[in-house]
Amino acid sequence: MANQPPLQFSLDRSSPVPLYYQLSQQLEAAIEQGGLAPGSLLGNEIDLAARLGLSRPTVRQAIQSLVDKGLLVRRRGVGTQVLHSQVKRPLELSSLYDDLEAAGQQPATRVLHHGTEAAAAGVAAALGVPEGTEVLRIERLRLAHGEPMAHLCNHLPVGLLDAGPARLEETGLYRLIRAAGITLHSARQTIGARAATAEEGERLAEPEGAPLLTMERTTYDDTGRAVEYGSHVYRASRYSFEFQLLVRS
Amino acid sequence: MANQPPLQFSLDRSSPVPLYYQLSQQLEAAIEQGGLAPGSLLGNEIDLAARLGLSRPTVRQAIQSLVDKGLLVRRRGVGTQVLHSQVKRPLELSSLYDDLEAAGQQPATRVLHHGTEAAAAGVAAALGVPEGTEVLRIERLRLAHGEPMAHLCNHLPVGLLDAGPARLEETGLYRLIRAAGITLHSARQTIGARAATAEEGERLAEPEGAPLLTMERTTYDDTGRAVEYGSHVYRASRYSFEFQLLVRS
DNA sequence: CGCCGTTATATGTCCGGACAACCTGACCTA
DNA sequence: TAGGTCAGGTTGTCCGGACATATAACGGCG
Repeated sequence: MANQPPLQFSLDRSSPVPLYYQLSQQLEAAIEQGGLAPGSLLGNEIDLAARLGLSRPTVRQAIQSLVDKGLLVRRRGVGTQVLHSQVKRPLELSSLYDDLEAAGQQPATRVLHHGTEAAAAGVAAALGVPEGTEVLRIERLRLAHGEPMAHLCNHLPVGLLDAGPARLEETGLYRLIRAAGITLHSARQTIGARAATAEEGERLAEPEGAPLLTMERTTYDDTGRAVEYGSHVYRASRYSFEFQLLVRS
Repeated sequence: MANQPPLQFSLDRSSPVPLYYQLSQQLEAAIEQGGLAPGSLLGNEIDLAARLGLSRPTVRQAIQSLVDKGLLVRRRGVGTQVLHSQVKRPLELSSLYDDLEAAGQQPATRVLHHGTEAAAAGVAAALGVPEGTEVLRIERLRLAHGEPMAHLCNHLPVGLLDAGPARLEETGLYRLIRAAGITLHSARQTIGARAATAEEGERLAEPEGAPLLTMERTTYDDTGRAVEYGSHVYRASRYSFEFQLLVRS
């Protein structure tokens, strides 16, 4: 009940943007801005298609993309419902830099090391290259509001990135990788914790033995090639991982 | 080049299982078992559809589901490629019990507390109920090979689960929730670390001040209702979170 | 020999229709 | 009243086709 007013959608058939995408974006905006109340039905697909002058498959494709995002739920024989949201980010391949920036934390980077070296066994295995292959090692200290937040050590195949330390101090590593024309596809992560060594404590302004969050991550591009292996250490007192995840049904 | 032998697929039109699903499952099996080599092309959709006696949309739907799983990559004008895999679990709503069981760790549970109480502010907010509402609090110690692994504290709305402590010692909480007819949909998690208090250390057989991994999680069902709020503490020396994630393009 | 346009090929998008499976609520019956 | 039955409505699945667009390979031109 309580059918919303029909809601206006503007579709531009001359645009190169696919119609289903135009529709899904406008639907998403309507949901986020409350134009579509949580729990309310979306109205059946046939009518919606007719009203918009689209075919049902197109409308379905738009709806399906929002279902995949976790914003809508389909119930056979009932209808499509707007979920009482809470879902925001179904977990993206996030960059610490972007996270901090989005939180208004004024991120900064200090490059501690930047050079090539022969890959040790662990790094070689993670990157899928023979042991001893030349790889680029980058070590950075990430700051927020001038305070150290994390120590980041990354290994990349040589030649993948041509950005020098200067570029690395301006932005995040992922942004540079993407800017190099690489499309990130997936990553394998391990999150753990351990006590800080004396050296780590000094670097991060924590006492020796303080709890630290650790993350190891290998990132792959869309050909399945490993493009980056990172070993990061965060101050547990200042940082935690927060994310949302959907059940794959 | 190096086109695979046509590969056999058996489709049963009389089965209640959708055709696209039958196909996607057989494709996935072929990929996992090496019948389809990584990096090889899948052959164009039109021919594949004709060979199988299916329509292109049906074949596309099967392929698309594997693309969403991260097993295949589509390239316009080129073809569909099998990804050099590495992707296994795009991160599911995992249960510690299931994880341990899958790893052959002989999980066991000791129920420390099981009863209802008035919800404190934090719990009420997480579950989306008024402060002071009666909720069920469960505290458990999770063991592997007889050694403590984690301390689990969960809060649930009353009446959602009718399982007593006995059932809880036999299996995981998620399995019981699902068995109660609830379809889990999404969860919001925060993973952090901190030093063990004296009491925590005693419970988990760790010295005071030892690093502990913490996870807080609120789980929602497919109506958007919060069904569980958990506050877990893991021994960092014995456990870490490992998962894979895909980039949503 | 190298550059550039053409062409073949593959996926991306969109249409219109058909039937099946499922849920809900109203109606009828015991 | 309580129960089952039936009809309507909605999504799920599947079909066949059409055109657009991106990519790569081929071939011709300078």
